Amino acid sequence: MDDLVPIGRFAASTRLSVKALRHYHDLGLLVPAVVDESSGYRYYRLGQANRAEAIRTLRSLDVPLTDVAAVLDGDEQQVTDLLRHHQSRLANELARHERMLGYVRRLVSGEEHLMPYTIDTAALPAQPVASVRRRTDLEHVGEVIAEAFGTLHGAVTTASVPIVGAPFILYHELIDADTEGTIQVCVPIPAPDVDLSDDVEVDTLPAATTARTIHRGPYDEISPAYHALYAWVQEQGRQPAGAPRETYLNDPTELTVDEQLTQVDIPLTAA
Amino acid sequence: MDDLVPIGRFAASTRLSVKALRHYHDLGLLVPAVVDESSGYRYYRLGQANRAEAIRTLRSLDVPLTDVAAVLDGDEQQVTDLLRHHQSRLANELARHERMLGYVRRLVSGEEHLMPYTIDTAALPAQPVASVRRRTDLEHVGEVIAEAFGTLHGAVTTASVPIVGAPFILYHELIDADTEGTIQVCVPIPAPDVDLSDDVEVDTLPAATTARTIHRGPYDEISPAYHALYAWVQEQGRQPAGAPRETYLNDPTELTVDEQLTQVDIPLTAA
DNA sequence: CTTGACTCTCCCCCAACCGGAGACTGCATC
DNA sequence: GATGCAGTCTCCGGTTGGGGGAGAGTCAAG
Repeated sequence: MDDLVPIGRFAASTRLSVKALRHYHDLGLLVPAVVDESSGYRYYRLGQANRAEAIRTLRSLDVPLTDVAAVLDGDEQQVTDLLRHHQSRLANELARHERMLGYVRRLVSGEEHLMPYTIDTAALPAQPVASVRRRTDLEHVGEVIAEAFGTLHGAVTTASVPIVGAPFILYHELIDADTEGTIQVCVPIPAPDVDLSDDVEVDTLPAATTARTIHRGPYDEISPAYHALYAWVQEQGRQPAGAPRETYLNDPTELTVDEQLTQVDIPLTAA
Repeated sequence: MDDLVPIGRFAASTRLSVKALRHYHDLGLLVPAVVDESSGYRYYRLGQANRAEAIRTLRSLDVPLTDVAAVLDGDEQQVTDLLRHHQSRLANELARHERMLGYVRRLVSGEEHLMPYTIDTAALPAQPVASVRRRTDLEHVGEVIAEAFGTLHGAVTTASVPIVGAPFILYHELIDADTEGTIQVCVPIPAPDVDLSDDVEVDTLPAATTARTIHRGPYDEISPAYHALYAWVQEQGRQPAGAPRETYLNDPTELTVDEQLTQVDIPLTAA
């Protein structure tokens, strides 16, 4: 039963590098069956090859070593969870990747000059709205918006209040990958004299002058619109005053992403 | 035109971290429009946000910074190439990932015990074969085998030589992700008295005793079979003698991967 | 003028190893 | 039994793309 092999042979048979095996030994992830006291030579048993194989496979899928350890020494449930989680992560990345590629290509090829943002000022009248507030981060913003629109739509139709304009969202804080922010999903209504559910606010947004542009294309690619707006505001020597507003001019579920129109308004202080 | 913002504001508007911006400055990838001589403060122009945006997007797709630089400063052609290459890389990884997941699950859940490899010795008679040799690495082994089988099949049918057994492959060297090795693709023929094209060898493999097992399932998961075989050989106190042989007992194109049968033989020295 | 927020540089740290230096070991051969 | 050489050891440093934090300097508002 002394089927012991030195590290080089073991490395060859498992297709791991000698360096990697030593690393796994240091981490306690794959400990040689025997370590010669005097020489320090590592000797592995052939039966350890399966564990090594599992490590190699998981690593080839970019599973971090700490997760590898958890999978190898954890219970079934943990294994399934980790693998499922990892799978969905990779699938999401691929999807995101595909969405982004066209964007990147246009960005770098300077094609955004073909779609220069035309920026105007707009005078928004005071507007009664029904709205709900939500906190979310970038990852869940889509779901949250969908849910909020649902809630809002339900509340106003239940109360027989007509919707008198395109819905929009106020972004009270910057929403980032891992920083939550507050958004306020709004629909215009005729007058602020209705009572809706607790979750739904009714108030009147004050009149404002805004800098406005319209972004055509997938929502993921909206950043340049904001940059253009802020640059313009700066150039004009004016100041942003309040939360930017995005108005969805058409229904994203009915169109290809290339045709989506998003109007962005940034309120300004008086000139 | 002095739309200069300090690093923190620029970071917020581009959703990059201050650390990352400083890093990109160090690398020359995104140099601030103005650096105050005395204080060292970095000031960015709002117009630089688009470049920053492009960097952030590419990085979110795991494009290395060197490639990012090439994309941003390279020509159209280079951009397209890089992006296409990157896309195919990610797509490949996802495909590989999906193939591997089930394997990993079985490996770690110990289910390989449900499929213990039954190992026997086999006495192979001397066998005339027609064969072609190819060098390849792991990445291209599938294509290479397909091509080799095609060549071989064409040669023997042209020469009206019957194929009298299942085709097999001798693995003369270990094939790894980046180390090429020689494989010899063989079909059994009745007698070594035929002349085929230059590319095709005809000879007689000597009789041999082998350790044999059969692997059922996707070819990607064959490693444990080898480990089991080598462990068995070791246990029996015998020695491998020559290139392992894989025989494909059924046609992979006609079956689901779960039903594929691969017979593995390792030649042994005389007992 | 003070205070607090911002920014600077510098240094160390992370994963998951790879490469190489210099020393030692194991095994085969002469 | 000496020699050669391939294999192995430890240790150090580097990689990529930053993050964390120290300690010092700077900016702008009240």
